[in-house]
Amino acid sequence: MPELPEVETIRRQLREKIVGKKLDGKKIVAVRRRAKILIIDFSDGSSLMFHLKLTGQLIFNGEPSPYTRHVFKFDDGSRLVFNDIRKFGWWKYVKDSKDIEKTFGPEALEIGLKDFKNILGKRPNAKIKPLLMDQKFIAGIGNIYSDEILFAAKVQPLRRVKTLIPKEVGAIWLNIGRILKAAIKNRGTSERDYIDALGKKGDYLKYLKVYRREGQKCPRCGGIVKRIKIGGRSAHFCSKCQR
DNA sequence: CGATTCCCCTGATAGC
DNA sequence: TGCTATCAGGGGAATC
Repeated sequence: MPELPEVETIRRQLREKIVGKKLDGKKIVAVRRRAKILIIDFSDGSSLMFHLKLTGQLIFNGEPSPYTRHVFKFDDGSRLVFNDIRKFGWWKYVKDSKDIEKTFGPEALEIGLKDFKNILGKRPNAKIKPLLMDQKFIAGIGNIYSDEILFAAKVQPLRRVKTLIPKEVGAIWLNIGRILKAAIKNRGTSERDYIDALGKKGDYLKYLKVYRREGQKCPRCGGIVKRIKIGGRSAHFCSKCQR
């Protein structure tokens, strides 16, 4: 499912393909990302916004399918196909995209350690995994990467923020950057329906250490990867080396 | 306010 | 084999 690395991958690919083209007479000047939202900006200040949620796809020059929700046609005859099997995703045209800014916390790849410590301090009773996925707290991380980040940081997903020692906070912050960047480099994780703007699968699936690996051996310590439910969402972690 | 739970949808999977 | 029940998951709304 598209999280920050997947949406960022689509953004970079789309930017190369559509900046400078026109859509309904409006010139495209930028393709941005905020949290997991992809934003196409027009020269008049208006924007198209997309949220892919679980099964959304944005494919440049893709072929329409039964799951196609909309086809955007550019002035040169090329097109952008928006597919979504489960219909959770959405897109909308807005005169001004500034409104969404306040609904999100700092970008996961932009926050510094000092600021990260600072915002954590405001949520002492929260469980660390749901907090990492809270877009108002920090923007861009979802279920796959929160599991992978906490594994890399050796922190158990149910841990309350106030129990984390400075070393663990530092490790979480460091691995947010490391893992998201590595995932972007591999064009994201195609665990199920995700494909990039060119219709290709991402390559990061093979690097996942715990997500969807319930019952398998921990690649770090040989312990068994467990899966539990936290707030209705599955969380994967090594029962031996994540504390 | 913060923490938690429910719910939208539908293909895949488990269970019988 | 084939049918049915359950599951997954982002995030907004509702609830505690």
